Amino acid sequence: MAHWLVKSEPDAFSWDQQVRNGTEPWTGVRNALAANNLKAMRQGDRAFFYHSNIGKAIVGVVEVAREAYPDPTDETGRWVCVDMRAVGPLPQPVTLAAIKADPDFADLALVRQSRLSVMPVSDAHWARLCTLGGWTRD
DNA sequence: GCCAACGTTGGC
DNA sequence: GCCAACGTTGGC
Repeated sequence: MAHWLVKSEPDAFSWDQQVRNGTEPWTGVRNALAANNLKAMRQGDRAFFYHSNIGKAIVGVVEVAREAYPDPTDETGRWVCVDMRAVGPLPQPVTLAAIKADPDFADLALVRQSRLSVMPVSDAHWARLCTLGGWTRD
């Protein structure tokens, strides 16, 4: 099972909204690399939910509920979205500052490509971020 | 609010 | 097809 990290500005769509809605289309990705990552997601894959700009921390875990399909918010029909289901909040949010302070994460896409909104996370990074976040579930 | 990074657009 | 101009993202 692959792991991912997705970003959202809480002003636009927050973790609280994700939890309230349960399952929610992950729309609005308009970047080729990020879109390719969306297309590579498989049902059941887990992703970290990261708050950009405000918070700047990984705050929760979501799961791919539906694989890539045409993004209803895209009138050109060229872009895709997936459905994400809230799994649970991280007991201890992992801040960007903490990630940057840890040399193990130097090659994490979140650090290297700050503008990428959907990115893969290696199994090793996933496990370590789970530890830091106090995430003990599957 | 500023600015670096970087993707996109459009003139040539 | 190149590249300057411009817009957007997101950290600080």
